[in-house]
Amino acid sequence: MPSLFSISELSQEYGTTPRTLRFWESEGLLAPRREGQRRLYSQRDRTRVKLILRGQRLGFTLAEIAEIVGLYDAADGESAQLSLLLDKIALRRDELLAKRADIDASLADLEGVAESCRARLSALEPKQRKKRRA
Amino acid sequence: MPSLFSISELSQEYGTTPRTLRFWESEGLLAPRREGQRRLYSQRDRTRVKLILRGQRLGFTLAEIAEIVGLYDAADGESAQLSLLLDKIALRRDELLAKRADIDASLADLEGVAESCRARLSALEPKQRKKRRA
DNA sequence: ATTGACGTTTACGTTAACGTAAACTAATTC
DNA sequence: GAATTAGTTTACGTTAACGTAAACGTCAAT
Repeated sequence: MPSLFSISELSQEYGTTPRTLRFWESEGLLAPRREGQRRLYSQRDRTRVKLILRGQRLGFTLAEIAEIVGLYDAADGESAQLSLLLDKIALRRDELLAKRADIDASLADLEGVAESCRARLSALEPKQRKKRRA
Repeated sequence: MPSLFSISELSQEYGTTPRTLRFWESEGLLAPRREGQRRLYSQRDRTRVKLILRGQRLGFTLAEIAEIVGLYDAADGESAQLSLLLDKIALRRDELLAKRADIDASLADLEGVAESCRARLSALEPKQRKKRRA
């Protein structure tokens, strides 16, 4: 693992495109080194890409993700800064917990539908012992 | 609770706008009754609105949400339809589980940052016993 | 009868997050 | 040295999910 990556390497590795990585950079989410014109992405850039993708999967906007990944860098300030950081982290944590509650509610709903679905199925074909899921 | 609602009542109740409800209807997510021109929303429409909002909070697109809320209505088909429905439900369930795993990973990351943050804080002010969070 | 309050349709505007294309550079490779 | 390959900037296009505005209907109250 060479610890430095071109834009096409990094984009392919995570299933994005060079355009996307440049856009994220223009939005302040990445800041790769330069060798002349070319961008050189480090391991640190890679983990940020992972964080960004995870944030997107969770439905956060790029602006929110910028704030969140910013939290990781701000862990070296003065006392007041650190307290503010802890507050922001607490807010994000509450957001995530709320989102997880939504997920659990959705899972329960879907399980309810699945249950009544299985009930109807076994009512429809009480004799036929076909392929059935667990 | 009158069991029938105007568009402004319903939109205010859930913090959206009439425009949004009409748009969702045009996208096939809602189908309220009509009294002449006016839309009349039922309890069933209300629960769908709740489902839609929850789907949005989880980062699903309207098209995906349309598919998901469609699952709730399709629970009355033939055997083959029901099996397909169960498959779709399983897919959505896996999606939600993956999303919850992302959330848990994010929570763990944030907790790590918070921890090192608290460590720095107590290192910075070892004497001062100020206000501190749990 | 007109003024609101509430509703309607139709249509164009807006923002986020890129896609796509053009025109250029810089380093191999044939 | 011409072509290929990978990268660059700049700029315009696109899609989703509405916002906003225009022009209109309807019904109760002034």
